[in-house]
Amino acid sequence: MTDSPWLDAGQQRVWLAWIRLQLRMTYEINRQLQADSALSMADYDVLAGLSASAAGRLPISALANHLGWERSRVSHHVKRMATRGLVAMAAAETDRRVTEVTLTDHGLGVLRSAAPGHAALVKNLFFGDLPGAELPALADSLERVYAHVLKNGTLPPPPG
Amino acid sequence: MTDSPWLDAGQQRVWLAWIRLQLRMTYEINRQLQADSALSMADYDVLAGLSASAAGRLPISALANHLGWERSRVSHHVKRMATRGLVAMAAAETDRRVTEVTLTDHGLGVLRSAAPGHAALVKNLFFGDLPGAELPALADSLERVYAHVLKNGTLPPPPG
DNA sequence: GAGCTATACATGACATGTCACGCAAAACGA
DNA sequence: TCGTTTTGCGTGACATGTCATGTATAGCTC
Repeated sequence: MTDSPWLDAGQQRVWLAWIRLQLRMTYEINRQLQADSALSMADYDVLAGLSASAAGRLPISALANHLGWERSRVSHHVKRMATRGLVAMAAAETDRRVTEVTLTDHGLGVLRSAAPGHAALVKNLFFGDLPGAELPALADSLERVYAHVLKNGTLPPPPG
Repeated sequence: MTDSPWLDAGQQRVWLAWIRLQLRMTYEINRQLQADSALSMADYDVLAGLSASAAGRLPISALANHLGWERSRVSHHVKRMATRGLVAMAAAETDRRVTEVTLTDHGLGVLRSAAPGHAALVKNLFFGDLPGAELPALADSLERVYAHVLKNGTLPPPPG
């Protein structure tokens, strides 16, 4: 039995591919969003997160949890987005400690105009050469790993 | 070519799992490296990149290309690492424009002490619940996507 | 209801990443 | 050989992310 911390050959192959792909995809997505919609990936994630919520409005903590960010990061970032008119911030009625972040009409408009290009990039760049037959197995593996990370990681799990 | 830019159901499932997993893994790795070795993931990548090269020494451009970073980012980052004694910088003999980054003994020592913990985290967190039988298919898919991204992306491909 | 603790954020200092620009060495062309 | 272009980096200004800490509100205990 090997208590060795090192990865075996099969794991190394997966890990190397994972790291490389992750780096490239992040770069390409950021680049495209910036060029086409003047949004960073972080901006997009916030807008998408808010639009996915019932009222287009979420407390900072809920948003942080949903995105897997630290709260102070959300706080800073959302504040900057507010100066650009993409979101608005207001104290909640029921609990005065809570700051609710709201998607503005402008923010929603920007998101709607950015979404098709973003989706197209993902579809072409990530899925462009991936046979549909491989999708279920890939999703299974990724979901399995994700579940394990949630269970054993240090960050609190998201709502779902 | 499909007309709609939107992802189909199978693609959406993969993409959601991908995004979530990527966020969590980045967070956990950064956290562990910081706590155990006072290194950021970026620091670790630079050290690992240098140690993988023949002489533990690379020009900034080569390092940038290898890591998939922009050159100025490497320039800034390496400069900071130099003040911590992890690497050293010097003009190349043959081409005076080129700055070569060298792994110092201290840097190598830090890398060697950090590597087992890092590998263990990856092994436990990412591969802990992933059956060995799924590895080849997963690697195949990731490598396939990676190759397609390299071919169709905007960033120049790495040496290999 | 008077403290005590916990929660939800905001903030400032600082580390890091990006972008536009500039410089100097090398390569090239007339 | 002299001027032009290309290449490889460094730099400053600024955007972004993290950490430690501060503040106000809510909940809890007696």
